[in-house]
Amino acid sequence: MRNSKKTSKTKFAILGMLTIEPMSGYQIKQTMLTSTSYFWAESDGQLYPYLSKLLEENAVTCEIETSEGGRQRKIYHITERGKEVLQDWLLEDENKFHIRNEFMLKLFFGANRPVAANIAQIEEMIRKARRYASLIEGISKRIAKEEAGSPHLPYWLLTIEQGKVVEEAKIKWGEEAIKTLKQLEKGK
Amino acid sequence: MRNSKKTSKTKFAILGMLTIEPMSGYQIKQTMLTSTSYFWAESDGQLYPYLSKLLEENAVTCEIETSEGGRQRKIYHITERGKEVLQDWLLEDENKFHIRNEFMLKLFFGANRPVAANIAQIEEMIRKARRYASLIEGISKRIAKEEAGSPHLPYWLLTIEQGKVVEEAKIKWGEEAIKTLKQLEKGK
DNA sequence: TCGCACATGTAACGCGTTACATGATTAC
DNA sequence: GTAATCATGTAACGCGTTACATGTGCGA
Repeated sequence: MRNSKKTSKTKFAILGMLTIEPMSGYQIKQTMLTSTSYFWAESDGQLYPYLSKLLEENAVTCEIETSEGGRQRKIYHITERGKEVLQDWLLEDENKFHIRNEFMLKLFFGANRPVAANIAQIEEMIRKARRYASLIEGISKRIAKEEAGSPHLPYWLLTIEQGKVVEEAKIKWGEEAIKTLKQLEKGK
Repeated sequence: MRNSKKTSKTKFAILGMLTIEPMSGYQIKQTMLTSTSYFWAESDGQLYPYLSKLLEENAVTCEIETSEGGRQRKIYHITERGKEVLQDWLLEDENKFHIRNEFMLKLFFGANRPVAANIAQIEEMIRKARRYASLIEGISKRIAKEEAGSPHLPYWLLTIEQGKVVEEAKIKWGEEAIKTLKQLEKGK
């Protein structure tokens, strides 16, 4: 029996977002972009089809909202059934973690390229880490204000802190690595 | 024109491994398991078909080796053409990084589960990080001995160091996070 | 003789990205 | 008027995991 165990996490990501408040697909996207993008993102091609699936499964309900301008959007609400589905996943101990870090793989094969290329890519990695760190900083400030008193707040602060310390560790490592490689370059 | 830009990194991972020394598919698997598994792994279902593809593309050559016992295995060697393909990738600046961390996503939605469940999953994350850290420690000791003088060594040490500092940062964060959550639990 | 490690593959199938597609409103 | 943002989808297609499949050699 071919019993594929790999299941999409997109459903749970959507359902979780809807526990914050009822949202449209577009709002979910924006929330992810401004809140979870340093550890989770969804593409349009996943988001909208899975919203439809969740609707079929009665895990969400849909309400069409018309703004003053006349623009329409579909606001999704999580149902009791949806909350159960989310719970089941949240209580599962298994957290599969993708371990494909292209930057690290290239560095592992670094002997096959010039030292300068290795340094350049570490510098690029540092730049990215700094961008993430400042994104995280921004999120931190925003939610500390906006979400005071929210039951989500302590957990959001924890994810923010994790992002921060991990990015900082990468930056610190990167700076040391560059020094090491510059020594190596000189030594030749 | 539907021009899918997503390309598999499996080829490059294989070619890179073959710059260390000629290896069989099984050996590549073992090497990954004992050297890169904290940032890169390949499944059988990817490895063997891609070895065949690389052979067709003349990026590798294949030599059948027969041991004393009579057991056979296919030893693959990287060709000049293969080295070029690898180089092209190594010199590319783009490093796509998968940002889907299920543990973090669950924690972000932590308000939807008991505090104890959040603590338990952080503890599990710490256990995993410790396992990785000790795997990395083992790799570190092994290669410091075995690979002295190898041009790969400085780069391998750098990847090891990165793994170490990132795992340590996660552990430290996790321990603090548990303290915070225990306070939260008491406060209720 | 029995199980484990060695060794190499294939098939199914869902996942997830990218590009395609369309249209409305708002701000400059 | 025109660009950006809001807003919602679909289609193609390759990727990658899991399970299936098979066989050898060695040590306990």
